[in-house]
Amino acid sequence: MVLEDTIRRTTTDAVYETLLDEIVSLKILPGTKVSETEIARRFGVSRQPVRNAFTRLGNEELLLIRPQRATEVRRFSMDRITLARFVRLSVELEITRHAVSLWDDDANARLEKNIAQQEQAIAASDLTTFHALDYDFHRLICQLSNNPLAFEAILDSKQTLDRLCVLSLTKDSEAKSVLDDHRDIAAGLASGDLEKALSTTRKHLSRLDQTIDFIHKTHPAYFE
Amino acid sequence: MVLEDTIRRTTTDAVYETLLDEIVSLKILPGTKVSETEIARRFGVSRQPVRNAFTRLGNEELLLIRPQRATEVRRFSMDRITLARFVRLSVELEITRHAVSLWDDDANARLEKNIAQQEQAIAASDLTTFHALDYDFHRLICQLSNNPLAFEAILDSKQTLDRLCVLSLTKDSEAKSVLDDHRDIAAGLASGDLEKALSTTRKHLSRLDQTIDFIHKTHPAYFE
DNA sequence: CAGGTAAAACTGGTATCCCAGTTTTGTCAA
DNA sequence: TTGACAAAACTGGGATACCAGTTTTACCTG
Repeated sequence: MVLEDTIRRTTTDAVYETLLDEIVSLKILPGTKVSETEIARRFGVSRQPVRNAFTRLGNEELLLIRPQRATEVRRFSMDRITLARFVRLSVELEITRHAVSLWDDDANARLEKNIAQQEQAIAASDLTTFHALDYDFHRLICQLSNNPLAFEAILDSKQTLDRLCVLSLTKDSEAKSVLDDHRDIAAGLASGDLEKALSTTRKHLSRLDQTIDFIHKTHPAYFE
Repeated sequence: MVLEDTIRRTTTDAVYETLLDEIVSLKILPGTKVSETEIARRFGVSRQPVRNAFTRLGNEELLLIRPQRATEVRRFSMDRITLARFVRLSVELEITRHAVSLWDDDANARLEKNIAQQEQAIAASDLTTFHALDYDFHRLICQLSNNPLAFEAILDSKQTLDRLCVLSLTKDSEAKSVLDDHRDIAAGLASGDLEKALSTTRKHLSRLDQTIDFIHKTHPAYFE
């Protein structure tokens, strides 16, 4: 009998995770040059684990590694963003389709509970909690539609988009619009009205486009 | 004025590409242990570029790297396959929706031309060409629906599925079914009948499920 | 012959050194 | 001041040595 692998945390992992956080939270801005030597000094490790972390981040399109030149934090690419947006919408629509076909009272109750919590979070102006609940809302629909895995796909796209959306400080009013969308989607699911659920999902995600355009105009230097 | 970067091919790239091909074409079977040292000897290089290539393949879920134990070719995961299948279907459906709304005679002519070539390939029992045309068929629809990028998303999923489908030798009859599907999809697009185009797309991709089940039963050792 | 145990032969991770390119810097001449 | 050009200071890639774990092997004991 073999025990389940204990996850071994390597130096590479530590460097990777720290850099990942700094990049997605824009503590390091797009276009910034990062040097293996410098990062290695900062972490007090050799260049090797830094190289490994760089490779990983490069694979994830977060770093642009140009041999013999420099490594820099990747700028946003409109193409990649458009693609992520398209994939996310496609998956959400298909999820919605599944969800409508097997929606029941229990599913409805669980989704309503989440929405009630969202209302509380907004009332308390607690945007952090609201975002977490937003996240849960979409995951819940995946689970209730018998496609728990599909949320993984949404996450991938969401990550790409979220890195961009850090630039747009979320306002209370925006959160309210999102909550309204969520209520509409829930209503569509509850009523079994597929077309309504689908069109509301489209409307919900089309909010992203405005945000993306806004950031593209206000921060052109972060785009490639 | 800075000239466009010439892509520098590193030793890492060479090792990576060779291993990638060997893994996806199942020249190296799932579950096989691969050793850095051994591969390095085979290529006549040091362990470093091999390590880099391993890291990349590990990120792409093709290798399972277990520190201090071994690195092996990942087995198929039903979850990952299901997810890839789901994402591909979702994207194809959304593409179809866009395509129907802006289909015109020119688009129709280009798609018909591709289908005619498919017929020829089948008549000549040239499955290699047929597969290339199958690939083109779906890419063409992406382009004609004004979403050329979306094909990237389909490719990602397709790669995961294709690695599996190598195990199922394609028969002539299967190719004919695929061609029939393509004809139906084209007819749906040409007639502007959205529902028909959508349901045919679903039917087209549902063929995958049978193949997946078949392989799962005949080659359980390749699954995790 | 079976079971346990310890040594040996692996594994992948890290540190260090060196190399070949690229970019920057600094000098000198027109 | 401007231009060319060469030296110096970077960059990331590769080779090598070593380390700490894991797995296998082989021997010894009952």
